[in-house]
Amino acid sequence: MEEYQEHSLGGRVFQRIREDILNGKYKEHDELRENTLGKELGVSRTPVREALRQLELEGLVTIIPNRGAYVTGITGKDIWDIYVIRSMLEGLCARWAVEHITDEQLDELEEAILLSEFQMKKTSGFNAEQVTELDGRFHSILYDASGSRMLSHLLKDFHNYVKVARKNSVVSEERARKSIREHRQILRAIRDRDADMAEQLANEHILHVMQNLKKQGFEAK
Amino acid sequence: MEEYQEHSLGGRVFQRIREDILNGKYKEHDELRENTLGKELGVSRTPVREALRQLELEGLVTIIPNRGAYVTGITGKDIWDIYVIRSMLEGLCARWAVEHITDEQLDELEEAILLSEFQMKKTSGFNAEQVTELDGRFHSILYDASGSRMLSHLLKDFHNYVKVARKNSVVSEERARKSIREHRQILRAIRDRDADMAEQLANEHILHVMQNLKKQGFEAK
DNA sequence: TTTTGTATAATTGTATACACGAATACTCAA
DNA sequence: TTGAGTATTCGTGTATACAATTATACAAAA
Repeated sequence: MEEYQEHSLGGRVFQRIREDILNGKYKEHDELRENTLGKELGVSRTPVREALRQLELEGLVTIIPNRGAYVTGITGKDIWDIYVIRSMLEGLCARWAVEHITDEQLDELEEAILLSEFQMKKTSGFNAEQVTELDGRFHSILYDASGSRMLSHLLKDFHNYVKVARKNSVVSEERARKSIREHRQILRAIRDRDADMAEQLANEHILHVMQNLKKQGFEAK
Repeated sequence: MEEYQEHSLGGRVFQRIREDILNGKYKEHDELRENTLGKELGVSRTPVREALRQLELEGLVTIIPNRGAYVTGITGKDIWDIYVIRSMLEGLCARWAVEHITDEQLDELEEAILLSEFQMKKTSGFNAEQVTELDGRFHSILYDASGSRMLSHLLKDFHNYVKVARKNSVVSEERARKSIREHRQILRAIRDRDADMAEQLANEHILHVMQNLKKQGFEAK
């Protein structure tokens, strides 16, 4: 899936429109005309069409035959729902990781945490972007470690979806520290092969992220 | 999403190839050439391309740029994993339905159950296809009743995914009866606004489906 | 025999052309 | 002015044409 996106034009158009929807450039019920989009991006209708069809599958666009494509939009409630779903599935993921994780992946998780902790220790102040990237890496490794193609695929999709909400939420130093501590606890539980604990911790980890979002005034309605 | 699939050619090609992959006509690592597929289906490359790009997003096809599209395939483990995930999310769905369901949807659920029960009472033997369709309808209504676009979308996708596994599994009369009883219990819990009970019952309902699959020799490895 | 280079064929990627359907604007009668 | 009916316009749906890339076949050199 990733392969195709990288070099091909159609793939880039897809990602671009997707970003523009998630960022709010195109708002709900906006009509997405193939010609217009193509001219804006300097490509023909063909790759645009492919992108729109894919976006429909993702639920970001609604296509009415012979009529047009319209932005479905993504509400605060949608994002909130995804977090709830994610909290359950991240728990499941951690549980499965206990059984399937490799030594190499354990090392990778350790490394991600160490790098995060290093960032937070910097006296010059931590690099928020870097910390966010490392957070993403930690979770991504965990997804792969679940040994389930389906679950991994799903969680990565979600992660992409809420990327924008995350970008908008300021990473408070306090939350960042707590988050890393929680990562470490999860890793510990997985090392100890304690499935129940791993599940519970991963579950709560997402719930804490949600609490933080709410504290920052995120609208879940 | 459904709208587009119904009338357009590209949508039908998408569903057709999807079916063929899930049914095993195209096996893992098979190359899907746009021209060949187009000729087989009597259409040009354009709708085939759109379909392949969509299938990639679903994880059924892997596209390597400038090389081709290959069937990713779906293993027994994939299906099993989906059932596990589904069991959690169906629980969540039932929980949310308790809060969001409308009177009309309650009636629709009741109707689906009544029709199922009617099928099972027929002395001439029940129509398995009909019962399966009604089962699907029951769940679909419940998905909508969750009030969550995201969850509903997700569960419908899953339902499609495992459709084939279900088709292959014989619907034993015993299991069918139990299944309908479980549906009725779920509906009862939702009517009673008992979220915990609804969640637990919906959860277990899927677990029972899984047990039945296993009993029929389904390979989850 | 193996390897490497090159020409050729096959396949994908993108753009364009044409067909079809839907929406809009217009005409003309009441 | 209003309304029905028709013409025109606009956008999508599909097919085809062309460009770019990759795979294949074959020949020449090591």
